[in-house]
Amino acid sequence: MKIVYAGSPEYAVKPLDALIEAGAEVIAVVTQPDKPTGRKRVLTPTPVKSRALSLGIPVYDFVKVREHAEELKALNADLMITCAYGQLLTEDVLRSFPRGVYNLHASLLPKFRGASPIQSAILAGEEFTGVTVMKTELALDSGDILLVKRCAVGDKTCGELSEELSSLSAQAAVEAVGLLTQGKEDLLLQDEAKATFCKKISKEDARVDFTLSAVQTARLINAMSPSPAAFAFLDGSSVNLLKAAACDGNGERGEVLSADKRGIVVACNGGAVNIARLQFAGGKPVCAADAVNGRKIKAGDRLD
RNA sequence: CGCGGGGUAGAGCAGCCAGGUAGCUCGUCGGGCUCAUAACCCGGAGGUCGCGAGGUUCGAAUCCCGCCCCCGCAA
Repeated sequence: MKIVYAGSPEYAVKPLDALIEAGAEVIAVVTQPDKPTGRKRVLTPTPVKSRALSLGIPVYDFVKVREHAEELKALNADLMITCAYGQLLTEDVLRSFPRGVYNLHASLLPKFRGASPIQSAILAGEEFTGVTVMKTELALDSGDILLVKRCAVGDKTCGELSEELSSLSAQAAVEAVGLLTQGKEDLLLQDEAKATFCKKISKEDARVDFTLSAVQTARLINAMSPSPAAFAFLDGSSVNLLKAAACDGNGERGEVLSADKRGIVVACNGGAVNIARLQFAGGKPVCAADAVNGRKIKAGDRLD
């Protein structure tokens, strides 16, 4: 079974590694073009590209994959596996792979189709999320389901959950290829009535104002962490809030009720959130104890 | 040349503007108190103050010059 793997961000690296390690025949990798990154705007390859190159796998970083169906077809692969590739595929591309194209999506489909499944699951307060391997069709994340793996959401941040789901995706990818190789694919239709969609998250969605409930505030903080990072203001400068859990507490919205090694407790609209990790403008992310030791924040301060 | 913050003990910071023997909180080590403790008390160790046998000065963490690195916003 010759496979072409399409993926771009860090999230998609583990599945690629897992496939290789499982002995899958990955004959090529498709990824997004190098992009200027960071403050210095240095042209940087995607994590998947870097990985593939170090593994000695041929890489195709098409600006528009839909204009390269012929090239893909010429690879004579059987199957394409996609994982956070970042471009929509066309009929021509799908037809280039006799055994089809399967996508690793980071949610329990049909919930959270679209660009921000992990953040959305946290934001929605889901108890469980997971990864779904589905056959790709033209409509977004709507294809038939090959297999599903679930995990608990808990108080995890998006970053933590992403890492876990990335590992799950890796397992799922290997299992999926196994099933397909044995011809044992048993596809399940998605229940369209239960489908939900999620849009790309932006910094504006990450503004914390403490007018939400404690539970909602904690979800927002965790969902946005580490990027784009939920933020509020303290003495006029922005503070990124990177990890939190709802807790008891009474006070004016945004008031720091207590600040010690156990965390920084900030009053919300009902209850409070215990912030475990945060980042001041110009500084690196620090745990609550460090922020308190450095007197960067103390009980009585106001966040807004 | 996008805007801005920063590099001082293992960690987080103050000191710099108005140069004069390096300080705070935590951690760590030792001792004490306690039924006990992440609590409390006493004591100790630990720093080329990012780099430049650079400039100014009697004297530079502090002022000036050059370089390196980190980070927030923006993209």
